[in-house]
Amino acid sequence: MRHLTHLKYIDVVARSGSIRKAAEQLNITSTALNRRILALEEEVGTSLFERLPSGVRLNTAGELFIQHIRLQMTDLSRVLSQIADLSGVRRGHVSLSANPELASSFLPEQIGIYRSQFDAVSFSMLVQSPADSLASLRDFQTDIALIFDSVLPSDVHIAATVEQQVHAFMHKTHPLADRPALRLEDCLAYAVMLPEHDSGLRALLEVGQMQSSISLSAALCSDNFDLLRSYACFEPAIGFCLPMSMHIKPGAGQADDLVCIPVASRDIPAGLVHLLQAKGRVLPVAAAKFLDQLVVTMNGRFPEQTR
Amino acid sequence: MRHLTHLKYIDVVARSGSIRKAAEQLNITSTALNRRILALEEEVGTSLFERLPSGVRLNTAGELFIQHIRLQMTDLSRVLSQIADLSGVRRGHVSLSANPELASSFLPEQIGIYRSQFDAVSFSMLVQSPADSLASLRDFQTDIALIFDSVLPSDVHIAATVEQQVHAFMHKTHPLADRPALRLEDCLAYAVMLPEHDSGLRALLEVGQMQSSISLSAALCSDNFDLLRSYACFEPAIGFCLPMSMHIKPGAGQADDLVCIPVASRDIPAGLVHLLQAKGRVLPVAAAKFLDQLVVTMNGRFPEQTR
DNA sequence: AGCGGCGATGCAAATAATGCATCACGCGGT
DNA sequence: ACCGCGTGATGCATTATTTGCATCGCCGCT
Repeated sequence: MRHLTHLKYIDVVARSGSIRKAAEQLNITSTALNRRILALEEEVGTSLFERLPSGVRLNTAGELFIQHIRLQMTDLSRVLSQIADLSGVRRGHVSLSANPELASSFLPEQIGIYRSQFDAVSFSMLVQSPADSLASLRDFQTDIALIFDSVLPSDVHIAATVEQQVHAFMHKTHPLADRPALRLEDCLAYAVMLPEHDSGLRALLEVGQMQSSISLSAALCSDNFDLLRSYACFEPAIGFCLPMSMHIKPGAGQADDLVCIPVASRDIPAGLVHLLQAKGRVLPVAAAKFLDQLVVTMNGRFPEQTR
Repeated sequence: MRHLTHLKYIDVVARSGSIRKAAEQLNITSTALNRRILALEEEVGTSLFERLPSGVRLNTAGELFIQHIRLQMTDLSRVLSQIADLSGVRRGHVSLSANPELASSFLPEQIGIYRSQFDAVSFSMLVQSPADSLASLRDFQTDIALIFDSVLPSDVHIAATVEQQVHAFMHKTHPLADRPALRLEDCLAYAVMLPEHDSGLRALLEVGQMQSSISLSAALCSDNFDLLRSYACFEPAIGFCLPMSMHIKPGAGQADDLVCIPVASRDIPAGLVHLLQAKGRVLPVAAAKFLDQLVVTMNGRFPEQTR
């Protein structure tokens, strides 16, 4: 789209914080971009950026305006998607964001199922912290977010929520591997693997250890969930996860060699996984249909935990 | 706004149903306009208009797209309004629509009050039928609508509703002028003035006459409420109105010579006046503030009738 | 059959956007 | 205190793009 392109330019400038950097990124000269900004500011009647020695930054009016631009862009893509849908082809793009804990298994599986039906639909996924996920929803970078255990602001719409009891995972040769359930104390006899402090799962575990005055000291600590999962094959260590991030049909690789055992809920409270979209936003057909699939799957797969 | 202008062109074409007519209206040649449309259709990838021998008409994709355009335009004006509001000046434009019964007194008074405070805000008012009012809200031609006694669709937001008992009005020299209240039968002894059949008030009166098996035959029938009001000075005839369309501080002219007496509610049911805006739409600051004033005034002036 | 209105299109003129070179300014290192 | 380096702004020539005129083909109406 032509006129949308012009607005996109402004968006890139706002994000990169520099006209020259943005120009390079957009494969045009800084002159043209600068002229565009000046012209736009003239039209609006106010400056939209404040000029700093190191570049530019949005002022209040600019913040208001960039929000409008982003809304326009996403609304246009929604409309184009709907129009494409009129002619029968189901095409489009779905942009997701999720916590690291949730990104590895559930969403890939779901994307696969969806794309087996509509292969003209493409996906992109940002793996980021809950706060960043919410920000991405807010400025329309992503259509749908799946986040774990975070305080939710009022400007998001909750499409579904499932309760997830924390599980311990370990290699199938582990002494505890055949237990039907575990207490937190049981795990302490072995090396423990923990996610980083900014993780929602870590927060939940810390609540658990405070309640039971048990101290969890990590033998291995990482912000990468897959690394922890791999390490379980090399030492009889215990890690923690959510059903959603493990309980999938056995696919390829090491997932088969791991077992996943629920930890007593009186030791560690259950966490909530929320499926979110920006409030008041109408999603493109592809995204709406994928969201619908997620809601149905989540409510179907974890029915007793549905709120 | 430059890029908005281009979209505005499309809107005008859609409304006028002809490229040439639209071009004339926009003071450009039909060639340029035609080219714009073709270019846009190319960008979208589908035709947006169907070409008829008599002109053009939106197809389904076009309907989808024009809705997007209108949303964009109104959202932009909202943003510009908010930006102007940042610098302290309260400027902007408020677009209203109302039934003929409601347009003559209440809204002009309220506009006057508002403009005495913020004279940089301009107003426009469409006087039209409830159905047209709703359509105007829907395609973003108006910000706020005040309509009487109509079935409301679900795509509007009700900002306020007041119950309005039907009143009879007559010249102050009329034999019935000093009664505190009237029965419908009382009115029959005199010439009766009625609005046209498509009016909400007329519908209410017809409910009344069915219930009491009284036949109201109009001595004077008009779609112009002011005409009926004027005529009351020339014959001891009785007309019907709502408190909202009469009970204002005596201004200029003939309103002072008229009296307004409630008709028993067992004869004529009360009607509902709804203050509406398009659902899901964020109003420009000026309109939002005016709407707020209307809500407060309506709830304050007709408190016992508020639902 | 003829007329008038409609949208589409080729071609030239007008208009607007772009790129290059350059300026002025503020920051950070020497 | 200085100079180098980055930033955004601006004058001018070049290049794209848009616009307008004249014209075509089409359809409905008289």
